[in-house]
Formats: sequence, structure tokens, C-alpha cells
Amino acid sequence: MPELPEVETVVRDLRPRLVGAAIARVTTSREKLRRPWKKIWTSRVIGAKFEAIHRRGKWIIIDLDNDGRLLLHLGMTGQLTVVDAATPLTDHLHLRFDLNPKNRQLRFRDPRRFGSADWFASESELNAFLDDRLGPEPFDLNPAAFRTELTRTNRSLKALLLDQKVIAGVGNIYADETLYRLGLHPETRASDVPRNLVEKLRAMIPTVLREAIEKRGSTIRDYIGGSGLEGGFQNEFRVYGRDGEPCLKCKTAIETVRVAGRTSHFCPSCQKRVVK
DNA sequence: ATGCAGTCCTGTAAGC
DNA sequence: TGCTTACAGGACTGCA
Repeated sequence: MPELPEVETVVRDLRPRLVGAAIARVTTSREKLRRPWKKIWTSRVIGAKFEAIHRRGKWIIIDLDNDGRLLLHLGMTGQLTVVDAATPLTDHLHLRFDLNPKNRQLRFRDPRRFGSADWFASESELNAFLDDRLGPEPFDLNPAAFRTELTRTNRSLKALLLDQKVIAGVGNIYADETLYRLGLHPETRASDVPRNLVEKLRAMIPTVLREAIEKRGSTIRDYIGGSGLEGGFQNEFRVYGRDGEPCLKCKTAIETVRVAGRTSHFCPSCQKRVVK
């Protein structure tokens, strides 16, 4: 669920609450996330201090001061928060880290369990895992490389934007919002995008994501930031979730179509399918 | 090699 | 009211 802006918000919220604190205890309740939390990992992290926290694509990386790395993914419904240790426990709480000395806890809750929590012994092991799955950050897209990526494939634009190896961090909401702003139909073949729009598309992706980060991401249902606050960008959606409602530019009713296995929202009038 | 469909899981909302 | 079905921010696997 959470896409790049939501994950970035969580990381920013957690940073001041985590860095400098040490892990006193690890509690797993239902060790059935996408991958199970291994018991040996607990002994590796006890006593270590949180040194830094950052984001890569939709992944959250926590550097520990003993070179270990925690890697978390929120999946569709994951919530990662730091709360007072006395805060009542909730359902679907899979991982708890008791922090020292602040009497607080880092909690990972995930009802749908599509999320994951992994431990790596070093930065290089972590990077091997991530580099296998992720392409460039949307803020570092190289114009020429992006153009090549589009030209050399038959895939739909929507499928391309959702491909984490092409751009790390974009998900269903921000793919739809980006395409709407450029008047591009989600089913357009990437290689059919008019030349003058390729660079505009490359630039629009980070623009939309930055705006969303400004608003602390989007809360549709479950998403909350690292401090428990909801996002605000859902109030800024121009097409996502607006099916049946009038297009903000031309009043035509917004429609949905299934592309690359995901529901895609678009204006049938402003976003004509380009076919070369 | 490439791209799609199906799968993992639970909660919620819509439909009958 | 209650049961059934469809769908949801993602990633991965297997198959064509």
C-alpha cells in the first residue's frame, strides 16, 4: 500500500525517535510476515544502537552500529511506529523492539501480512538484495536512460511505471496521478509515447512524488506515518479513486480499466490512448 | 528474455 | 440481517 511518499514520511518520522536508541528486546507475535523473522536475528540485534534510517524505493533501511542492517517493507497494510511502551497492544502486531533508554517501542503492525522484516549482516549483503530488485530512485532518473527504457519495450506505460526495476518507489496511486497530469492513457505502449512527452514524463514522476511527500503521503485506509499521523495527499488526488466523478479539466466522468493487473483511473477524454 | 496471471493474507464494502 | 463476492497502497513465482 504505502508507496514512496508514505515510506519517506515514515522514515522521516522515525529518524528523530530512533537514532541513538538501543534495542533492548525483540518480541515476535505471529511470525508470519512474507518471510519469517529468524530467531538468530534477535540475538544479532540485541544491544545494537540505531545509527541511521533511510529509504530506498519502498524499502525502509535501518543501520545498526554493529554493521547489521534491518530492512522493512510495509507491503499493502504495514504500519511502523514508535510508541510509548505502555501503549496498549493491538491486533496484527508482528514485531516489537523495546528501546533503551527511552521506554518506548518500535512496532510493526501489518494486518494483511504482505510486508516483510529482514536482517542483514552488512551493508554489502543488504545492497546485493536491493540491487537485485530496484532500479534508480525517481529523483535520479537519467533522461537518456529513461528514454531508452521506454523505447525498448512493448509494455504499457502503467506496467512500466509500476516496475520497481525501472523506477523504484512508484505504485498504483502515483502512477495514475502522473499519467493523468500528462494526458497519457495507462494502456499506451511505452514505445509509443510521443518524443516530446518522454522528458515531461521523466520530470513529472518526481514532481508528483515530492508534492505527496509534502502532504505526508496518502491515507486511503490503513496508512499512518511513523508518529501515527495520517497522510493528507488523498485530498489532492486528481484521478485516483475518482471513478464516476467529473474530470477536473473537462468534466468527463473518470473511468477505470485494468492494466498490468491493477485498477487504473483515467479520463477517457483527456487521456487518449496513443497508438503510433 | 518478456510480460501476464495467479498467489500470498485480512478487512471492508457492495450486492443480493 | 446475513451470506457471498470483489477488491484493496505490493512483490514474487510460474507459465506461455
